[in-house]
Amino acid sequence: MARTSGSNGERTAAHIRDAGVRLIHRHGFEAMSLRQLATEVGLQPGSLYNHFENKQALLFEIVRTHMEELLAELGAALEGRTDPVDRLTAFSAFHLRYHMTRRMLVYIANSELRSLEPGNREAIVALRGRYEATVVAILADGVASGAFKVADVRVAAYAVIAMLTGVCDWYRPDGRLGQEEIARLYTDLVLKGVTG
Amino acid sequence: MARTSGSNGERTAAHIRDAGVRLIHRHGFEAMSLRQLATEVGLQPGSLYNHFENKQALLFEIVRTHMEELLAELGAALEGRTDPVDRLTAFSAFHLRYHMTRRMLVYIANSELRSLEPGNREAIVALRGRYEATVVAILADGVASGAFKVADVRVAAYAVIAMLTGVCDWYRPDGRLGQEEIARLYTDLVLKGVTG
DNA sequence: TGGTGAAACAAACGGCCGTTCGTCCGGATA
DNA sequence: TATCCGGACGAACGGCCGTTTGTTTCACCA
Repeated sequence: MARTSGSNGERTAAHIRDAGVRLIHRHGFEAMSLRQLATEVGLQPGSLYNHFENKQALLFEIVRTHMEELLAELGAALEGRTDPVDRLTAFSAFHLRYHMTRRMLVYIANSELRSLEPGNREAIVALRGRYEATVVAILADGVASGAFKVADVRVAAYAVIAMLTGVCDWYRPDGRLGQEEIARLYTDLVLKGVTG
Repeated sequence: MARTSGSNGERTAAHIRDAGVRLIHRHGFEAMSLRQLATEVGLQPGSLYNHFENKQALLFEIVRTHMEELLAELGAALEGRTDPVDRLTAFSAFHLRYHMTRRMLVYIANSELRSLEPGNREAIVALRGRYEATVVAILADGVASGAFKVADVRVAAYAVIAMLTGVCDWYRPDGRLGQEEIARLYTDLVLKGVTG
């Protein structure tokens, strides 16, 4: 046999990324084998190389795409808002929604920095720095305007991000609380924590 | 050659655990090889089996010991305190101190639940449940006494724990802020967030 | 309708994996 | 001083690893 009837490069590449996310989340990147991945997608191991250069490039592509979408959607969520309280509320709602719907991706991006080659890791860390800087800026604006009162803006930003990201650890789509209710609860905690 | 001069079971076992923590943190449990571990400790691969039953038992032993020490030290930190604000402050200070000094262990315990066999995983999840329940109880007491005001005690507990645990992601012993200062900053955020 | 290139296959490369086993040394006990 | 056994060695087991290669097929466009 050779090329399968009905095969399609775009679609296969998407299947590979999706299955890759599942397997990396389950086993860790280094422990995920390309043979598992190929089986999951329904290919021979060698055929994967029609869709990426090597295993490292697959990880980088997954994490980079995630970070760029995260940043783009954050920009959209904040667009047109200028009041710090409004912006922080919008950030909180966006961050929670994104993290509740893409838990595996978020987990990988946070835990597999260690498996990226130095150059790739630096690129991702830079993107993450832009995300964090946005939150720092919101808090700094609020402090300047008197809306917020925090002793250390950077620590507060890390604290807020970590608190919200923690939703990934326990949220289940069929759980006790819905996404909107969770967003309300967390956002209340955030605002109370940073309001003077 | 055979038994090395000056060898000592207790000491070797401790070296194995320490090196194991480093390697699991660096590569993930499944991706850590016992050959790497043996090299790190200065043994042949087969000799490791004088100190654990198998790879899985090594992971379980590391995580279980960590969780039991965490619970024991939490108990000590809260001992004799009854006021909810006092207890939450003590919890925050303890949690931060513990997590700043044992970052790799904490990371492993949080990320390698996936690599534990079902029975072992359940045992660890139960220990973690006791830790979380302690925080829930502190918050519930505070709500009952009027000291705290949170809409959902469980969500608030998860939020507080995640926020504080996040210190592992950025704290460096030689960084801008010392442990006491960080503890003060985080504890302020926590108390402001849950105080009515 | 013929040609071209994307996308698949099968097989193989050297190398590492967790674990078991038979052996032997050397420090503590009797 | 004799003996026991904890703790090490080294070799081996079957099996999986990431990647490369040569070949083949099918979808699409001129």
